[in-house]
Amino acid sequence: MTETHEPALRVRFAPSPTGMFHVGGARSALFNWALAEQSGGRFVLRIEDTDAARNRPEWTEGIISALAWIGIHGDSPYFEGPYFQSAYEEQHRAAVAKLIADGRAYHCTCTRDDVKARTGSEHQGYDGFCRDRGLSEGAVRFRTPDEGVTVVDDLVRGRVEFPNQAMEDFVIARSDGSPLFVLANVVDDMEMRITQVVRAEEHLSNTPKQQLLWEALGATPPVWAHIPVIVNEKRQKLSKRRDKVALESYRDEGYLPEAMVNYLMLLGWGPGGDREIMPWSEMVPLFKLSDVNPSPAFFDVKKLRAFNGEYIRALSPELFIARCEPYLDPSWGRETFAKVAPLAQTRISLLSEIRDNVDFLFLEEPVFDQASWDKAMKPGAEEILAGYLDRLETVSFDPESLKTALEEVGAAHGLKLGKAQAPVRVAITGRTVGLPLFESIEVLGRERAIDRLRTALTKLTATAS
RNA sequence: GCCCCCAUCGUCUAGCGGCCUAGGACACCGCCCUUUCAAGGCGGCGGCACGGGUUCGAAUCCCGUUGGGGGCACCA
Repeated sequence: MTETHEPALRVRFAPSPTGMFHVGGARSALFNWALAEQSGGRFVLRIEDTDAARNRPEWTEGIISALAWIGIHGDSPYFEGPYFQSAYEEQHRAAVAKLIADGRAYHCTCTRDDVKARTGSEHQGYDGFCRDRGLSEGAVRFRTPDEGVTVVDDLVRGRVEFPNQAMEDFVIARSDGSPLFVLANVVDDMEMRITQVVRAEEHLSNTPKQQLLWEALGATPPVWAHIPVIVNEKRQKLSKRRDKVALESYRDEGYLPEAMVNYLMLLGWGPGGDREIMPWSEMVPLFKLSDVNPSPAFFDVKKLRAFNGEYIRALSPELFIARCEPYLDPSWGRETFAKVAPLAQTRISLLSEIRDNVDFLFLEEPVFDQASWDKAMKPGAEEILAGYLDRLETVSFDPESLKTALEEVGAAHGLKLGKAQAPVRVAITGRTVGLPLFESIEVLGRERAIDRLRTALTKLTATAS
């Protein structure tokens, strides 16, 4: 993979630490990561921390740990960084100075209102008023071409043309001299020798400006690729405000990183053929930017969850138990848990759901769900409970015998097992659905099982009278 | 208002001019299995936005319409 004389591929992921790490960012990072890994290139992490007002150090931590969670971390030979944009301010300022010196940029003292007053329109861009005034203070604007088009070659979208006429002389540095994103981003990418910029479509409109900047700075622009945005059910770009986008929250709920990675890769891309569940290692060599679907993709939590269920079921029993650990109460007996874990494994699609499945084994009293109680404790339930309670004293304590005993009790009252088990289940577990009943009773133990039936019976007679 | 992007089942996608009577997955609905619920098996519902071209032939190419979306800061 290194026989060519092409410079090694260098991609980057450049989040700004202004909040929880976004699933959209995770998808972008993954696409970049796949590219670096498949080509033996580098994935450069750059934290764009130049907006002091909105940045917080813990967000940077969050980004790094979230990336590590989905498999992107500094231990890999493909990883480089993190770099911090704030450390490059000198280069940014130098670039601005060079552009001014070369006549490609100029100072401007116009305010928003000045421009509006002159053009008489809200929507008109900057009119170039200061272009040739030779000012030496104020914001710095980049001189854009007045005619022609700027062509952006995009790996996902093909050739995209932007009429230069619609591009105003945009600001690259504030009046106080501090550089703006559009400039800093370009300078950093040049500095870090980035060869391909793969980012979300929302940046496409900025691209002609950046490309002009690359050229004005005497460098060859990178290969661009703008991947589709991820949208909510209303088909709007996922937003931190209204949508649940924090990768951390998914992690905490018990999504496996493998499932998340798999699902995220399928947003805007597919390995082709009829397979969707596919490990990262198999996806990497298959990934191609030219195969990326250019239209926005809906973040479907239901499908994510289904994937998570698949990955949970694929876990070995030992691994499953290990993954459940964070969701178990420290006081719960791990030996007991290990006995029922395999029974729970096919029943949950989120690791956090493990609690409700097994808590009855560890609590003094099961958590009674009122709806379940009402549903199961109908007329006749009392007889079943009493009858089974009786048998529990002497029955051999294994699932088969426990089952036979209940079948017999049920038969005596004209009920099939399916019906007869309901009140017993609620008495034992507090809920109408759950793990296989007789295995549960076995693990619970004779004494506690008897106890629970008695309690339920008491409760039942109390409410009945 | 201006610029740009996008358009295959509800959703994510396969398809890259004939293999398409459009395939898979999630969701939904049946049936089977069954101690509940899952899991699993089988089956069903459901789509090329519309209109023009190009072509012997179009989901695939071109144009337009409509409909979505993104961007237009001395934010990143």
